Amino acid sequence: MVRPLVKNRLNQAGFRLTNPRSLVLDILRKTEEHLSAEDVYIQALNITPSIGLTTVYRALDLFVQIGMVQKYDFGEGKARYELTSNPLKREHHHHLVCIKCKTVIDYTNFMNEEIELMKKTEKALSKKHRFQIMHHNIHFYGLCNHCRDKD
Amino acid sequence: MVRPLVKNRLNQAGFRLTNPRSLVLDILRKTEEHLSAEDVYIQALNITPSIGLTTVYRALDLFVQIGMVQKYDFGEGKARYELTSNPLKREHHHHLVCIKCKTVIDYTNFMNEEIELMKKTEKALSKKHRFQIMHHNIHFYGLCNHCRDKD
DNA sequence: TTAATTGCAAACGGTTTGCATGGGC
DNA sequence: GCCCATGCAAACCGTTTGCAATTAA
Repeated sequence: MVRPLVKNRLNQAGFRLTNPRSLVLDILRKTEEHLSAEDVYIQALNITPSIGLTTVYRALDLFVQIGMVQKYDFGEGKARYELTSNPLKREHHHHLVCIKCKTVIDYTNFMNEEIELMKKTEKALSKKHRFQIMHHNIHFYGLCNHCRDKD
Repeated sequence: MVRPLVKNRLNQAGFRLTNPRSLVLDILRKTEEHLSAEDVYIQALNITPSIGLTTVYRALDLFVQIGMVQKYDFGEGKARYELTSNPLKREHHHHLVCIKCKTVIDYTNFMNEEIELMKKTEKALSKKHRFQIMHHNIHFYGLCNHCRDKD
């Protein structure tokens, strides 16, 4: 059980009225989407209208550094953030990115086969290219269900 | 056989002295690296000192649109470009990115097994998430041979 | 009271746009 | 002469930094 960092005052939205860091964390906890810094900021404004965008960036960076948050770049020219251990998701996952509406779907139901192969591939690459692989990103790009039907 | 867009005047570096587009293309042809727009621009300046960065961007965008050039984002906050059919490379490849020196290695010698699995995975994903997959990026991040030894 | 956190404004870096100039059919 | 291509400067957008004010320990 995690002891709240600060007193547990809640507002009507169920957020703790607290310091910006917990606020940012709560916003990330409450979503399944891949939020940009500005997305987080806009949500944060509803709770703490005095909060600054800079603070959101600093909080996000902090969480990325300690590994609580993953920072992703889907080629939009801005970063998107996602809780590492979002209880709604499996720990390890890849992404489906819609090139039209920019929706990102987490793709977790890969076959064991895939996990095995990735391990094997990483091993082979490490050896062949003398590269110490620390992590990988797999992004599939295409049209989502919704955008495929249109035009 | 491709007819040159313009007369074939060559300078001492072997580049055609020609319009910016062919210049940009030639620069991409002559390298195995993943150049940023500025990288291309700096090289272009040696050939045509009057060229503008804007023109380089426009040429790159054009080539990306018609599929001659791939635009990649390795999370550095700037794009990198690579000829699609670089004769030095296989058509389809993935990337090893050094998180320290930012070197990008093309990784082409994947096992057939991997290609098979990617196809299978794409098919399964298309079905399950009703996503029409058009392409994918696989990036491995880690430390290259060189950076691994240091500190 | 001392250190850390915050918000603001300005700077920054990569990319894009507006616009007037210039070069090729 | 017409139109597209080009270069410049300025705008733009996401992000970072400097700094002074505020807050927490």
